[in-house]
Amino acid sequence: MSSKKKRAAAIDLSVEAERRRPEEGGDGGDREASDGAAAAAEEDGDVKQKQREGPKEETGGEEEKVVEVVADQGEDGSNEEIKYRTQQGDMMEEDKQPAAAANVDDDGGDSDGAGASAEEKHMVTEATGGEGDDGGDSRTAMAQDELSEMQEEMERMKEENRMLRRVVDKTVRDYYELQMKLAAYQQQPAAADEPKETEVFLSLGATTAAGGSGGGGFPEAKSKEQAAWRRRSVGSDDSDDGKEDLGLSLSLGTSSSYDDDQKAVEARPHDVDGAAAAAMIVGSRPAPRGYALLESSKVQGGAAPAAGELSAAGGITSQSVNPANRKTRVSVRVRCQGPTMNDGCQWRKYGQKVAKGNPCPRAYYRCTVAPGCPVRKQVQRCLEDMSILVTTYEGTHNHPLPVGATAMASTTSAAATFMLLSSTTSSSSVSDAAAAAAGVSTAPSSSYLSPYLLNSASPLLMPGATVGGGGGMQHLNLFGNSPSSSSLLAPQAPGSSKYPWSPNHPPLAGAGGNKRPFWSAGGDGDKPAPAALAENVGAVMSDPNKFSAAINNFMGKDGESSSGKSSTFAWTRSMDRTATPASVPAPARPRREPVHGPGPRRGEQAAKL
DNA sequence: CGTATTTGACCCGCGC
DNA sequence: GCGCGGGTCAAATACG
Repeated sequence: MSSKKKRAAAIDLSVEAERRRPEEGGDGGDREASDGAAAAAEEDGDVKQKQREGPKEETGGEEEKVVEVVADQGEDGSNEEIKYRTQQGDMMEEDKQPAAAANVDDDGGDSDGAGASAEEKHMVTEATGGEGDDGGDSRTAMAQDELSEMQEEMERMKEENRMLRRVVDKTVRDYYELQMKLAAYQQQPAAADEPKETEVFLSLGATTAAGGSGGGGFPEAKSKEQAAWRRRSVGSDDSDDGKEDLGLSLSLGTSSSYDDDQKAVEARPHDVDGAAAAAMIVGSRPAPRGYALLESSKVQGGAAPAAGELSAAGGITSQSVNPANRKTRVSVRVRCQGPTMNDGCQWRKYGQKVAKGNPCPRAYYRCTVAPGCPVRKQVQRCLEDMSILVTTYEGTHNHPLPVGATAMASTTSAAATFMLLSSTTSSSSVSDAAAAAAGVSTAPSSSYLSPYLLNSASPLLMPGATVGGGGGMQHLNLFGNSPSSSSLLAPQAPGSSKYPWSPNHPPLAGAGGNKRPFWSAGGDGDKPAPAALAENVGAVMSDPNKFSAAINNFMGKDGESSSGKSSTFAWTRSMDRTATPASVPAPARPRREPVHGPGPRRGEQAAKL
């Protein structure tokens, strides 16, 4: 078994461990671990051993708690609790839940534990009702008992079904409520004298308290901005107690200090340290990896050629702001050794330049998955830490995307959704932009929209949403830190095979006859793990914990598999709302006369001039 | 031979 | 108006 799989399993298990909670003993108890934990355990022999030995020796001490996540929707009256957890992400309420609730954990699609579950239900019925006692009943009576039990179960299922519908409705309502609140909040004047920059920080993986270790991460933070970055990245609620958490968090704040990517890069060290700590705890790995950070959305000036295409491709018009005026950019920071990060898309390099202030050349890439795709990206190493790769995406793909990109898409889509909420204007631009960054197309029709995008992200963002106090900062826990909320985040049916590269299809190895698969790390040659990636995505999106683990795994396969260095990335998303319409050039600018045929080289042209 | 990368020059926006 | 810097182009080159 590869170390990657082991790593993923370890993370997955750790997430499950986070979900565990104390509960009065044994009632719901001794069943097998939940699907996620079980699946993870099966991937790793050692973990598997531990998982299965646990219930035997400890009489269910922790094992039962794992299953609770599934159970929490199965009891009448849990509707309110679910709602509560959805909004607060608080575990305490769940702790008080009657243990009997754990017995009603049948979630229909769970085929793994069906047998055990049925048995337990039977036992529970016997215990409570006292029916079917020993001895003298005839077989027909027992059959009738079973029949009645099955009927009861069906009733229960029906009730559960109704309840789930209510939950869905409630969630949707809450979603819109929060959306409205957020919109109102965004409209409040915040530091109107400064350039408005709305930033979304999405950290995926692990976060820790501000005092996190100084391990092998980014350079130490040195400025106020970095401190602010710490605050934003760490999150507002879960990390203060010094625990390392594995999860995904999204923060939004307004700032005027992040003028360029460099500053944001400088501001990142803490989170990486946190990732390091968490990673070591989680996977007992020699070195940290698998940490993601999504930062930002800036409002900047400048022309927006891609934005025009973006809006056009999206086919959705803005309500109050012309989407063409928006230049959407998503910057991803990855700690990897290769020249490029593996983002699931296929790129062709068309230029390279040494930018001022950074001796590392900046490379320019164009998406070649489909001809005419307007998406471009820039890749440059971070000056402070050469192991960090800063990749900036721009534009929107006009084609469906490989599964690897959709995995990233779901992460970005979270930010997209958040930006969508924060944006009072065009929702399409926002989502398109993030989709572009994630490698997910929203154009030309929504049929290209990844099944993992937005639809899953929208509920993804809602749980645990808290609006911070001063500083105009908001923090959203996506999952991980809040185990209860995570249980609600499985809205998407995995394995949707809308496109050829959806999880159900084998990956397009070397699509287009490329030298290497487009999902492979650009610099490390051909050592991709597309199959693993494809496997993961379906399950990943249906289980947030798996998603987290898979993201870690996904990022981890890039670059430094053997070096033991941490894999870190961050997303920066920018939207330009300030560009004037006049400054928007045509997508294909006619600034230079096309040179047909073997004309003179530019030097000669210049000489002529 | 086809495709991707390299690389020097050009174009354009912005600040002074 | 000028210079600077970022972004892009496209011929040359490398590579499989």
